[in-house]
Amino acid sequence: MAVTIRDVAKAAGVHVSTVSRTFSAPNLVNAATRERVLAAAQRLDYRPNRAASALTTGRTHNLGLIVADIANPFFPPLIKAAQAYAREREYHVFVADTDEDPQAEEELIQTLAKQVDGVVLVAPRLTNLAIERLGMDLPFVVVNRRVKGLSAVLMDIGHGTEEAVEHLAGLGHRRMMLIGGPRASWSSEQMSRSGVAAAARLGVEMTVTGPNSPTEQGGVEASAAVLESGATAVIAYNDLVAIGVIEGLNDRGVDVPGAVSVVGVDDTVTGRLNRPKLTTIVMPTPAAGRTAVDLLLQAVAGGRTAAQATLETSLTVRDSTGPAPD
Amino acid sequence: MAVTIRDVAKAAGVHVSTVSRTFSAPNLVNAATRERVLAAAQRLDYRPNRAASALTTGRTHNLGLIVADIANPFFPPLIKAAQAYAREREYHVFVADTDEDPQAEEELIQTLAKQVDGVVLVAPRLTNLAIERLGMDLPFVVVNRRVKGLSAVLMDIGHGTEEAVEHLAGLGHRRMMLIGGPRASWSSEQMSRSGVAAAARLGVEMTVTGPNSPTEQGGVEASAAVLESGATAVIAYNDLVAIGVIEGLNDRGVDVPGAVSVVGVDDTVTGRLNRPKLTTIVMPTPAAGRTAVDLLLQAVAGGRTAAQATLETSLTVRDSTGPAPD
DNA sequence: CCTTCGACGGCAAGCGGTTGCGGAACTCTC
DNA sequence: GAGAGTTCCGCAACCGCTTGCCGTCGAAGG
Repeated sequence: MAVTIRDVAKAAGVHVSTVSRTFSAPNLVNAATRERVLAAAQRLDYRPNRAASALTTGRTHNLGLIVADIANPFFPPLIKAAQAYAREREYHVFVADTDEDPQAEEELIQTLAKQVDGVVLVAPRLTNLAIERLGMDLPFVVVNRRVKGLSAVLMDIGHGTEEAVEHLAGLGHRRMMLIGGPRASWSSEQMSRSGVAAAARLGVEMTVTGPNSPTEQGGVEASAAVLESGATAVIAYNDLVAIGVIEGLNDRGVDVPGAVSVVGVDDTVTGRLNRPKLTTIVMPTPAAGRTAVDLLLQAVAGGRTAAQATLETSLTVRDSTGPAPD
Repeated sequence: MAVTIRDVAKAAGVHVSTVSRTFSAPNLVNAATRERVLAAAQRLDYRPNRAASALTTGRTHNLGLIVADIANPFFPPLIKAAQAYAREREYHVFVADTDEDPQAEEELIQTLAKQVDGVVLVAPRLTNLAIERLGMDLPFVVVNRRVKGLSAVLMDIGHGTEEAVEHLAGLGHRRMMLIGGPRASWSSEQMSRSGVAAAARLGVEMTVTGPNSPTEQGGVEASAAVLESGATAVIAYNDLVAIGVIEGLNDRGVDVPGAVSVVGVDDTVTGRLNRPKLTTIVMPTPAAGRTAVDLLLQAVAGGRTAAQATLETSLTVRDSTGPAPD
């Protein structure tokens, strides 16, 4: 059917092993022969069959990328970057969506295992224990989570949160509220911790609410708590929540940023296009995707190293924050 | 290393071929032996190596899904649905992003070719000719494009556009404008055609502008033309453009939907969360993803059939359209 | 009791590459 | 000009699984 290494060998008048070597270990073959082989390969439009070589080498040149929900606007930039970066390194990537289901996640990993050299797990829903167990068999990199023995890339929301608090304090806000995300969210915890610390340092008041659904609806619901608290500035778990908060406040006749300032997190398209344009803590999702692939390839090549990368976040000021009302 | 068919065979006291058959052709093996094999497989946690079987059967149980830009909010729901649907059928999917580069697209297809049973091309940037040529070697399904000899799934924007025109006419609008997308866009053409026809039928005026960049910026730029034309209703190429138009109009002191009504296309999250919430022509992207995979699997199984599926679009009315001003 | 026939399962040759081993041909050295 | 080293390449086994072919065995038929 397709042209194989044997066809090339015949055409070039050499043994298949020579053809194989000209591709995988060119220095082992004489320059002249190499030319001949390459010419023949070119002529026949030969392309090595990765699956076949995987069989003997154990390297598939494929990666898995598992996310909770492809349609959540937080993920696509990460997927895009990871995939592009992998491709530059001659790796293809399976993208899979678990629909937030740990069961599906585990199954997916197991069926994927034989076909990939490693897996990137973004914000996994599995327990640490389960991940550790799976990690015995296959290199993993987790994003925004810490699992013993595995490489991780963490987006340090702490720094961005501090910047946000400083920004708001600088605008004269004295009572702030932080709207947390889902119960088990690592970044939600990080945010709370740094937000509270920064507020204390600056001598402003900070209350934390939550858990909340990480959606617009969650934001709408949380807006009541904002009003009750008397806060004039809000840092929301993500852009969607921030938009929900703004919507909820507007519905109650409260202007943003006139009466209350709102800060989001993630810097999604949706936030950028919102009216008012969202002031937001930018998550370096493309960098996270690239870094994850990078660490994964290192782990694949270098054996059991559990590296860690921490990426900084920072505040981008747009129109949803303004001076505190008098 | 990993547990293979041989380990299972040894454990069950049978030949490897028997093990193979209990998985790929269970009816050829006696129920009792089958039980024994399955028990052994279970005990050893055996999982067949797809890559290895692909080598002999020619079926990889993998699919490719190639899109122009993963980060464009139009694609993720399609990717998500395609991937989920494929997985139910025991297929994994490689997702790749061409970054709108035809060159990259072709290369991608070629390197992927050996590892997949077929490819879904969403809004490809390659020429029809190139696609046809590639289609000789590998089953393809194209989405929102028609290529001779290949299966296609088309989202018929025509119906939704008619609905939009009727909706606007019903609100009393008499001068409308249709803001087209990129030059070579199939759906942009469809829109124009049906929009103009519907307008003629209803006896209202319809002007078409374009080409425009399919982005917010493109919308902002087009907003000038809207004002000049004196149109009181606009149908934009997609939600992003619609948002841009609204922004451009607002910046010029024109209220939406007070003075001008705006309709988008796609029904993205971003449009749903916009203020005002976008009236939009809903593109059935999840269904398109599923259907594409469906047709692809048919083509993979059944040989060279070039089926076509047309999916309907329809209007969802929200807050960006209203009665024509007096 | 012998033939015929299914059903079952073992045998072995691949699928398309990779790779350790060893031999042939050269180059060097003394 | 023989021995030692190198370089290059062919040989063949193997990776994990599939599948056409054939032998065995028990049951059915005569």
